[in-house]
Amino acid sequence: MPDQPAHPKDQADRFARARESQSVALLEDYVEMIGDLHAELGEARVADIAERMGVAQPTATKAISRLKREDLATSRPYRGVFLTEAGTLLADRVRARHRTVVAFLVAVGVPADVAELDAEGIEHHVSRQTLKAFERYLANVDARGRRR
Amino acid sequence: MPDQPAHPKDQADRFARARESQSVALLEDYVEMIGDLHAELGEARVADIAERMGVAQPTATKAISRLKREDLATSRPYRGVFLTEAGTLLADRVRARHRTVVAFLVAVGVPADVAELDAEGIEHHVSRQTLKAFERYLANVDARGRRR
DNA sequence: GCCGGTAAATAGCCATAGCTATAAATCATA
DNA sequence: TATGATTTATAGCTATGGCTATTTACCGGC
Repeated sequence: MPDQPAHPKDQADRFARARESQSVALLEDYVEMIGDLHAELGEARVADIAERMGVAQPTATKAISRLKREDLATSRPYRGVFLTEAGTLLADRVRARHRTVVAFLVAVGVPADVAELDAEGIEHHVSRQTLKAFERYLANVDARGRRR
Repeated sequence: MPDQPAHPKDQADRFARARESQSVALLEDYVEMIGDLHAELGEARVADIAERMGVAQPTATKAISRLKREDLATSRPYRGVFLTEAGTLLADRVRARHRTVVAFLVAVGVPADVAELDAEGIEHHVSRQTLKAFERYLANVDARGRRR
């Protein structure tokens, strides 16, 4: 048994933290998606958001309400959804993190398609510090040409 | 732009998959916790489970109902919670995966305490294939003595 | 300018995961 | 053995995140 006397309180905090990340995850996904749609299509319509997220249209509408409540997005009915400044910042951050996580997984030997799949879930739980470690790792790998 | 024409359907599937993992995550955490408590204390009482999970006691009771429904656990009121065979297998698998994820994160330069925190969320999204990649990585690191 | 079709919003349902407050069951002990 | 303390279960609330069915609003073409 290497570790874990596991002070119950600490462990409880860990779980609480994981639950917390979880609650932010969907917001992040939607915000990133809206950013992508604007980049690709020039606008983000509710129907497109729903399709890409793989949910029914009212589900997307409801999620967008939450984004608005959190000041991440605005929308003009029948005119699409728009990110606020905060939303744009978040989207950029999330997109960058996603790319880093995928690249990192690939760099340590995960097949690209699997990396893409797993990253979708993993990324939301990657802290700033862990992300930094991934970036450092990638920088090293790049410096040495290839894996080695 | 390296990747992502992102066929909407594929992407939708990715999100669906991430949501799915999410729904299994809590079951995994509870099952592992019950296993730990049996190992440490010889029994798993609802109150202890609740404390360690950082939730109120009725929340734990409700989760345990779900475990029973899924044939992962049984319980005799006021006598504790017990894992079924399936539950025990799951617990072992989850515990092993958790250890691997933490060890891997540490090996790529994540501080131990952060690794422990992040692993709690990450582990549930690590597929069999990604786990294999982590194990391979760890085997390599071990073989070469240290990082290098 | 009306009218049909599409897009979005609304209504109303389900399950999960949390909570507090309360009831019931068990245990320990006087 | 009865009683008080502890432990578990239950009731009933909130919010999230799904869904289908329906209504409402908009837009384009005739």
